Amino acid sequence: MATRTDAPTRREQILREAARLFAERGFHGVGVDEIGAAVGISGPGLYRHFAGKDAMLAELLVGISGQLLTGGKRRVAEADGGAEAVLDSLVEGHIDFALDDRPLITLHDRELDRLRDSDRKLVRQLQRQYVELWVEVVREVYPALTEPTARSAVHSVFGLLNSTPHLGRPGALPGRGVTAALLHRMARGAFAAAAGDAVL
Amino acid sequence: MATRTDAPTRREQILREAARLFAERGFHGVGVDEIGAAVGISGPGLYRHFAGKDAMLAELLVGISGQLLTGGKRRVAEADGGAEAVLDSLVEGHIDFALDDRPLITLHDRELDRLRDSDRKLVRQLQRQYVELWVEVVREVYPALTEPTARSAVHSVFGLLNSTPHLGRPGALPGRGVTAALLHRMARGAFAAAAGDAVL
DNA sequence: CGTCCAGGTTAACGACCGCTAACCTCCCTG
DNA sequence: CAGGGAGGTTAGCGGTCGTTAACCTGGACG
Repeated sequence: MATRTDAPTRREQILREAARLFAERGFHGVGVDEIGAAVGISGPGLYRHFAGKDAMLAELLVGISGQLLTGGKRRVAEADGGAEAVLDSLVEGHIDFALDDRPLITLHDRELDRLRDSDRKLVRQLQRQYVELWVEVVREVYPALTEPTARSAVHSVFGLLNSTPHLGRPGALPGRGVTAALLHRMARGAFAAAAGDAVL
Repeated sequence: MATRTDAPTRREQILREAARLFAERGFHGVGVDEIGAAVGISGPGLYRHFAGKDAMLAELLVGISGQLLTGGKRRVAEADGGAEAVLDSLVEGHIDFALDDRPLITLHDRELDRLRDSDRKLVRQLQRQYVELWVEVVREVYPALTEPTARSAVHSVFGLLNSTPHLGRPGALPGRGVTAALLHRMARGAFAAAAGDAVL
């Protein structure tokens, strides 16, 4: 595995800070000067790295959707142990993402409409593929679920897992592992209940 | 029950449209002219009804939080049949809200930071009380849950229930009743799983 | 050693937007 | 029927913000 150990490039640095600021105050709520200040350069200096403010948001959202989809596909391909294990792996991957990249999770479903048409279509397509990936696996585990119901259930579980930004600052949590385990249990419980399994 | 049958006042009309627009494009993304146009008057005419754009957002968010809390308290007081029934009533009430006022649900956790300090504190306090209401009931139903865990679980279930805006346009759903029932099952399943009950 | 480019800087322009000012016009009421 | 307030209108001010222009600078390299 080619884990990157390099120092982050300036571009990456900018993207990280932009994501944080966008998540905190909304796309229209932060100015380019603030983003620049966050990385130690000032305002227009950003234009040496990005075509404009929109381009930063686009790269962030496309990146997120792409990463989620790629990671999901990888887990589906690699997991061994049947559909149950695949679903657990998907849940685990999504939770890792939701816990480690909370600003991105926030942006992901909040600022999509600020994109140019072409970018928005691309992101939507990636998101849709990711959802379909889950729907297939979920229906394999719970054959009782119709496709529309499974899709609704998947969206709802995403809502559950993406609630991490509301769980208080990272320090206030009972500990990352504990939180991850809780979210995992709840997600599986929600799916099981969606399929009508007894929950008591 | 004093159901209101009056025609909506202009103020209410403005608030409804403002909520829809804020949810669609974000607080900073819509101008006062657009809000005016949505109710058939133009731009500055709004200032006969509100002190400013901020005041509209404040009234919306305070209103939402207040309604949720009031409705929750009422359900806790009125429900008969023990803690299980109370929890079911809370879930039902929240789902009604999430399905009927989707723009407000969106605003509720998206634009809080755009408020003046005093308003934000008020909204946060109302939200906290609402959460605590749920936490108490949940811990009554599932005594195995510690308080922090119960609180995390409640936030996560809110995320699940508030996912309704992502479920596609109101027409594309399998039908309101079916969707409500699905969300209800999933919420209860998630709580049960949080408490460690067997989900299979 | 000269030169060139990557990556900064500050100044400033143009557009937009929230809000106020000034004015108009019904309609209700004494 | 006079008058006044509720609820509109348009014009325009002032500030903010994204973006561009013009300029500077240090280091890589032929």
